[in-house]
Amino acid sequence: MRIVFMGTPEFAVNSLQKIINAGHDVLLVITKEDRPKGRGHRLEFSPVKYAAIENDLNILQPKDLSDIQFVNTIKMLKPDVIVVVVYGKKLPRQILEIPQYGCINIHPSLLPKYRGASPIHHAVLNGDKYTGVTIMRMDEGLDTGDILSVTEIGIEEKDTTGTLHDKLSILGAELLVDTLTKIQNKMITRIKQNEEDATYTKIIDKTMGLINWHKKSYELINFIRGLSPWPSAYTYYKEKMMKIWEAEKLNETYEKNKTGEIVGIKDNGFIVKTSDGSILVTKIQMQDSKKMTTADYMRGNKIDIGEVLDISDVGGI
RNA sequence: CGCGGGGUGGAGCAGUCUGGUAGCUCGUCGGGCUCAUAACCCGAAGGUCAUAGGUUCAAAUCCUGUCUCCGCAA
Repeated sequence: MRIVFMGTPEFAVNSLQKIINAGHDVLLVITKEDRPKGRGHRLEFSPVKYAAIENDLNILQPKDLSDIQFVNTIKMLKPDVIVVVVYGKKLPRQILEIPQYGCINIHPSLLPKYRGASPIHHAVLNGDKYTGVTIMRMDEGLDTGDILSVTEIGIEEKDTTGTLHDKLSILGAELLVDTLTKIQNKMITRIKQNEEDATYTKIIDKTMGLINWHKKSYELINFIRGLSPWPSAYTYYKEKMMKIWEAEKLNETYEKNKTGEIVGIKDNGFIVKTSDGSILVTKIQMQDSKKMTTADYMRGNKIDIGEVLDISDVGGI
């Protein structure tokens, strides 16, 4: 089929690659504008742009999707379908109406659950046991289009948003190719979303990563894995930022200590009191340093029992 | 040129300000103790101190360039 692909981050790269490998004709790749990022504010291409360059595809990075010239460009390409995978901008009606099979979108959740910006994060933050990817026919709403196909996947205890993201990226790409074939053979049925079951997720930002130790152990564990690898859960140890990458729930309770206090040390980490028990922190990253197991960290640095983490949190107690 | 912190035996760090041939906590290997052990004791191997150049009698340490890793910010 004749396809226009729209996508920006790493998540979308698998989909683009699979479409190409499946033999579809990718007429054009649309990705967001290059922006200064990283240290030194160097101009950086999006992952999708790199993939497009590697495959020698045409690239367009429009600022305004409603721009008449851009819309006409797309019209002239006569795409059968436009595939949108985490592009980053809302598509105007003029674009939605161009392809004969419409615009289809991969959304990494089981719609109508977790519509919006951070479906993967929220599946992990909420400690869900399973999630999936949904492919829908886009309409003008936010993730409200008719469902074309769905795949489920279990969430393992060890999964983080990062690992789940990677799995869903691959799963989504496979489902996409499969769905495109069905569209081509007109074997697709459109299913309306049940509005009553819809939930929305907001965009995650860095400030949300500050750990509130007055939560329950399992909530903290989900918080830590849900924000890994971005934006990451962090606290403060002796006024220095400490990111916490991995932790596990313990059964011990410490009645006499403060919540957020380091109450003990084991070979593979240190123990922090929570509102209903304690957790063992096994992988951390100190400000200005790299990620390492707590055991490694403790070989060259001291962790003092009795220190209370997160000085800035006054609530609770 | 957005701000800042690093690169020292396999891992994590100290030593750099106040130049004088490298140290700590582990790991590895060998031996000992023990019913036994991730515990304890003894011993050993392993480092061009990221890299290039400069200053000096002498540079991990001072100066300059380069590469590279990381936190913030965006």
